[in-house]
Amino acid sequence: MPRAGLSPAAVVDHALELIDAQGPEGLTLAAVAGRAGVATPSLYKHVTGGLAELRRLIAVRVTEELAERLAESVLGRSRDEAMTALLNAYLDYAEQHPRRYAALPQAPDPDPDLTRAAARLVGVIIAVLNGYGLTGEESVHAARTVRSTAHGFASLSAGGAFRLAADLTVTRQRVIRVVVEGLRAWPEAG
Amino acid sequence: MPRAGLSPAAVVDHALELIDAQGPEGLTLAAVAGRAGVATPSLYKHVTGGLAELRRLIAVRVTEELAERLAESVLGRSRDEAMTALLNAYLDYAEQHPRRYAALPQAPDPDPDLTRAAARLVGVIIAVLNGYGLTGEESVHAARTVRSTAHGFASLSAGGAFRLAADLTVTRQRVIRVVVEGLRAWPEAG
DNA sequence: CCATAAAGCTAAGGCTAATAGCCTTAGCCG
DNA sequence: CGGCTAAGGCTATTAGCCTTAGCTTTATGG
Repeated sequence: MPRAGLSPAAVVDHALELIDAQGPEGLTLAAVAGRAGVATPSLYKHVTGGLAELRRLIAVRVTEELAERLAESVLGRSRDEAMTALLNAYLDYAEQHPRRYAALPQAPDPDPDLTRAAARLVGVIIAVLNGYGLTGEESVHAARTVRSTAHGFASLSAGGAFRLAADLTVTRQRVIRVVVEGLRAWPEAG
Repeated sequence: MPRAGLSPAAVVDHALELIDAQGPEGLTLAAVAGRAGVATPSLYKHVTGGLAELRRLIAVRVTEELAERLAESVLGRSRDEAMTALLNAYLDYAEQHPRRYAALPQAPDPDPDLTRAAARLVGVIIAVLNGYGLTGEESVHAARTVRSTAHGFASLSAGGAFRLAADLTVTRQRVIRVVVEGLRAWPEAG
């Protein structure tokens, strides 16, 4: 039994490959172990909490990846340009990794790591909103609006909920337009 | 072994009670059978396809319930008033039945019944959009925008993703405002 | 060179879904 | 009224999964 050189991060890597290939339903410890070339119980040496913790780690990883994409997208931009880039980055990520995006739990239980990753993501959005003159509570409402729209479109399109023939890229432009116009016309923005 | 008076619909009823009480994760045939006062395999007499079909039936039922709420909400209203009522009805449903809403599968596999229920829901939205002068492909883009925003806000708030203290009812007003303003200013609307 | 901690393994228990085959109930028809 | 049939129960069984327990091997540092 040679060592497999595993680590918590490596286990998550294998799990993400599995999710990309088979969707979140296909995520089992048995399958991850198979990919890692290890017996199922051996995974517990790296992921103490078993399947529940693995899912948690996956959520953290995906959220971090997404936050990183968003942060990169707004570099050197502001206001409409930044918001457009941010929304495109968000939707690009979901489009390029639909199953990974779908692996984000709908109702994650509280977790410091996930909270931290989500806070970074929200921080990027808030920073853009500051450029619209939005601060304090009002910026929180605006950030929720941005997240709602982005997540809704990402989730529905990744799930194949848009069945009609109309071009999705056009829909994306319309959605982005609505959000950007909404921010320009925000009650307390300028 | 007295008869339990089950039917596919009754099994779905029990399943929905279970989901309301424990969330979608708690949905198992064993638990449903327990509630119905029946042994697990007996459920297959009413739901031939087992757990997979039960989930499908639940998705259809919830989508129908939601579509019904939306249809009622817009009766006798048009344009901004109708769209505001529709969005409020959508978000009310998700707020009153968060686990039921979360039970909607992220990536449902194609199914005639679900397609029909979803088509009715979309039909209600399209009808409201017609009042804005939106028709054809453009109304499809607008309907997707409405669904994205509603689903995103419903999904995130039901999942507890909005952790900051800001009042959710205010966020809801802001979101509705953005959508309504977006429709008023739609490229081809009036 | 050996001690020890980390990382692997097998074995076993418990839960679930699903299938197969049998029995009982309810209702209908002669 | 008797009995047939179909529907709706049941138990038993299989297969797959997660998880824990306890043993064994590997790698490493003194």
